[in-house]
Amino acid sequence: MIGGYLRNERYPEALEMYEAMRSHSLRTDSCTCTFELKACTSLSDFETGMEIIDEARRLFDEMPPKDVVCWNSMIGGYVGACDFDKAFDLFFKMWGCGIRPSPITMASLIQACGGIGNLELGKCIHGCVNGLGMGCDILFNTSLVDMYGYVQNGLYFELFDLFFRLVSSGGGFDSVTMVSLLQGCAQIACLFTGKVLHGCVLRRGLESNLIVLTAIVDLYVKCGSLKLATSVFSRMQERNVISWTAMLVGLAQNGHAEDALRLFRQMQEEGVALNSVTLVSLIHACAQLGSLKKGKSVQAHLIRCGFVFNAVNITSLVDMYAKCGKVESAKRVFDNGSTSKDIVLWNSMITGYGIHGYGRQAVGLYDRMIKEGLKPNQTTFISLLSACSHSGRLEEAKALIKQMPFEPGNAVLEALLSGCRTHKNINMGICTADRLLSLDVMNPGIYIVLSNIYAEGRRWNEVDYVRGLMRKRGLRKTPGYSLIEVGNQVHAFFAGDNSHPFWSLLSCGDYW
DNA sequence: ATAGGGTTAG
Repeated sequence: MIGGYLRNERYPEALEMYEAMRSHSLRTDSCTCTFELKACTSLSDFETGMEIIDEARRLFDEMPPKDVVCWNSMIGGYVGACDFDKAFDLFFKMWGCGIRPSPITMASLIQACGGIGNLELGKCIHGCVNGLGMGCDILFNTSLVDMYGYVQNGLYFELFDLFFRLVSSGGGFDSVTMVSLLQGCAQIACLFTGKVLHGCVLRRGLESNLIVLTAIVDLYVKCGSLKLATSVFSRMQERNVISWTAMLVGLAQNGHAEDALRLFRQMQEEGVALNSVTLVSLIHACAQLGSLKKGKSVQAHLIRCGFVFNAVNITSLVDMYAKCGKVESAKRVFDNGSTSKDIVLWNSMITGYGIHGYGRQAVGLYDRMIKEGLKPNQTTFISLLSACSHSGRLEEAKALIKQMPFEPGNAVLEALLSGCRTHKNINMGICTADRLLSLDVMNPGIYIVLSNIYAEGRRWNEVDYVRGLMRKRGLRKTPGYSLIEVGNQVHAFFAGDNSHPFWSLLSCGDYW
């Protein structure tokens, strides 16, 4: 019964049942306790989880004849609670008792290796498993795939190599293995490997699995191949919020925000309810389009539906209002959620102040943030610096960089550099550009700003020199543009491009 | 009876 509740993710009921069982003085075994542990960890009730695992261990020690399932439950319990040392201790004890481990035992250990990030140990265990003759076990191999996925840091090659060796030696995989692989492939955005994996899905007959297909859509999106993503998505027999959202994000993030909004309407017509992730990507699409109207209408729609806003949603709204030029509205939205200790939310408001040059307010919010015990990160400083450099507080900016608890990254220095340009501080500008070029020699933006700084100081020889460097290194300037909403349309104005029909209106003064 | 999965802001 308890197991049934767990399978249906009804954790509170499972816990209640467990309590009832104990109050009737029924004997609970280590498996029941592990069930309970699972319920606790799923409920993020960490303390109860720890109590229960200790209790599980006590019962486990009292049980005289223990089969492999009991050992696995207990080891798995420890791994689930991130108590990896105890998991390994118990494994050695089990070995000492002469119990032959099963693939599940080994899978739990591999999971533990991923958890502590010890790949070498993982490889050791992989070797043992081959020795035990379980090298082709689907269950075990899935955990391996997971471990290589977990450890990340450029181990994708090993991961795919492992997988393809597995397939060619006749070893199996299932939908869960495949989803892990697709995810790993999406992270490195390797279209070629993606297509091969897609082929494996078809050959394996997994092409009607909703989760696998959603992962494929996301993979093609991350590889920038909207054509393939769309073709998979449009052929899906079954779709849910997550698959719709994956496609929507794909459109929005590849510069097709209008299409994303169109897809959203289609989703509503088909009666699929949106969730908070859908919302964030929608608002993001509106912000990209610079369309305040669409953003506001999405917000209004949600308020009507009684949608509960969380820190992430509020962040996206703050971001959208700020990008559309409405700092006051951004602040109002922010105030509604400012009891949250979410650093990203606070950063978004500081960024909002920054892009509009409200240096004083940005610094004020930063002070308040420190007072409330929040820890600033790189993004915080980037936003602060851009706020300071827009409003002429260069020395303050420089002091901020000095007191940063970490080395300034490219973005921090870029913000300072653009401030130097705005305020014509040639010497600080040259120093900053030098430092930046030593970090990122192929960034055209740095050369552009540096040559502008020289030009403003009328140092033409240096201007020529910098431009020559750019040419020699094959770097080109990327055009800047801004978005303006007029009526129901958003127009893009590129720097140095006066061809847009609205320029004539601008110069006639009809519109503004 | 014991493991594992897909989408989001800066």
